[in-house]
Amino acid sequence: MAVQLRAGQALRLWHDVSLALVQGREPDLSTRQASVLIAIYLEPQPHTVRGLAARLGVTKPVITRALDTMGRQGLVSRKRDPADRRNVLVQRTVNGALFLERLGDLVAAKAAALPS
Amino acid sequence: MAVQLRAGQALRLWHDVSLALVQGREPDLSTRQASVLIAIYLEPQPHTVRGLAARLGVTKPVITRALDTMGRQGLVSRKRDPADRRNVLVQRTVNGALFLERLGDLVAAKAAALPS
DNA sequence: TCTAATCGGTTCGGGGCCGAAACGAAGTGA
DNA sequence: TCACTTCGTTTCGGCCCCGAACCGATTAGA
Repeated sequence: MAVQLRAGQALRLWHDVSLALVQGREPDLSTRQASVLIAIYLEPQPHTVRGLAARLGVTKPVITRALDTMGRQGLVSRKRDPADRRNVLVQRTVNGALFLERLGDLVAAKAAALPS
Repeated sequence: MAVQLRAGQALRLWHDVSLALVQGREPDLSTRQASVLIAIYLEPQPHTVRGLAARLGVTKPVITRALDTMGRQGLVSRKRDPADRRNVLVQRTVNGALFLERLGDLVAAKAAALPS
């Protein structure tokens, strides 16, 4: 069954979650970083820089920089593909999985708390 | 009735909307800007810089800069308070209302399209 | 072998955002 | 009148991000 959400509720939801992210202590991800990170965890492996760039419709440096920043935060890691050493395999981390678990819970909680 | 949304669906929803925003032609707002903008349109008027800063738990320059950027994009406007000329009243615009209407519709549409 | 294609990363100039602190303008109170 | 407070804005040094172009490493193909 599809999730029912009126436009006004949807806007309120987006606001509540954004606000919670801003007020949280962790540095908030940009919209691009969020879409990259979630794609890595929701889509089937393996992920390459080029594949992610194509999938998100952005340029390569965007992915490289996002991986740099999120790698520094321990949310993802990189590994050379042993089969084709030109490729870089983007890998999930425990920290990243926990982070996204919290994000999913946050969105779900804010949705549950919406007024009808 | 509360909106039912499992954590996995919630994450997928956040991803789908973020991705749509990134791929859209309009420059995507930062998380902070989004929370400022939506607050202006969802909370009752009038809005001042200080009030918004306190409400979002951020410093004043954050609001000033967000208003600069979003003002340039025609999403909000500023006006001196004639009663107390120290205050700046943050005002809504037609463009801003349309933008948020599209955002609300987008979130609602992505929610409706979620797999069960 | 040796050129050409493909990979991720880096460089470049330009711009935005960050918080702390200082700023000028405007109102307040004695 | 003259401090003092309260506004929003600006400055500062630092950091991140942008796309286009270029880079070295690696692989594929003739």
